[in-house]
Amino acid sequence: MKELLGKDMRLTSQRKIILEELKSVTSHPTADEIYGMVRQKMPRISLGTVYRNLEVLSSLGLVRKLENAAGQKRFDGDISAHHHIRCDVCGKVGDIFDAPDISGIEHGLSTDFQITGVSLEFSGVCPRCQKERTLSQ
Amino acid sequence: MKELLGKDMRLTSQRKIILEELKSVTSHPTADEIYGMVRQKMPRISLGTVYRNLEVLSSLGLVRKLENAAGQKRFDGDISAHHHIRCDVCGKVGDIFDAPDISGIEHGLSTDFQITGVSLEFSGVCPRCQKERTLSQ
DNA sequence: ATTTTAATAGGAACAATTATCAAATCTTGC
DNA sequence: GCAAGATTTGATAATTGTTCCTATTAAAAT
Repeated sequence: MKELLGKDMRLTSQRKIILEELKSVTSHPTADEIYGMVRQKMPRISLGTVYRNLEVLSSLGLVRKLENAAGQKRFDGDISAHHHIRCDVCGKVGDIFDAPDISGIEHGLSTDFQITGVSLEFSGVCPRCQKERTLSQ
Repeated sequence: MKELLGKDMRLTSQRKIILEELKSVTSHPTADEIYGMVRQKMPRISLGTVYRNLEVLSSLGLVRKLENAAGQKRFDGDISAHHHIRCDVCGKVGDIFDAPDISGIEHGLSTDFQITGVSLEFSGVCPRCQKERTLSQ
């Protein structure tokens, strides 16, 4: 685990416990829930530390931040069937009209949820952010 | 448009303009951006009205609220490849491990984004909420 | 035209997240 | 071991996005 932390980066006890606690459950907890779990073992940890470290751990790829991680609500006046692509950098959303049909994909999956829908969620870099990226290199 | 509004529901000028403005763009704006657009034509409208009506319009199916609409950030300690399903009612997230492989689906799509990833996003009703739903009927 | 009732403006309240900063805790070279 | 330098922490303030509240306004029904 230590080896995965880049240099200029320390494996603190807080970091370690946050990672352990998150790995110990399958519940996809929120930052606040993780705070609650971690506090059982380290009562004086602060919520800010939890937020800070979840960000660090997910940018190192040690944990996964769920795709629809927060941000603002967005709305679409086009109610026809189509998919969306979200810019990793700025959050801008574009349309994808020509993806293969995936309807029916939800049949026979093993889950105790009652499935009501599926959508494809693409992620990428929008034209503007591509341009800015090349400029800064 | 009028006919689409259920009874006990009024077609106010605010509602009409919000819908028109949202239909006039393809930018998937946030509530705040819509507020900015609408204010050009109706300067005294309030942000609360915009939020309220976006909710109404999307529950009537006249506009679409993007799948990953807000809520809290959630984290997953399992970084292996798998998909997620979100409960429409309570927001709880479950895992889907056995969905068909969709890798490669992103090739050849017409978009000006540089695609970096795809994921399937399932929605449904979790076991607990299924139970509560039957009880209240 | 009058009554009824849903919807509005405006602002306060709220919840989730991020930023700030002094104090505490490592690292690392001596 | 010890001081210098860097990183992280806890505590708290600030910010952001959204919802709630209440007197007022305006659709729709009579």
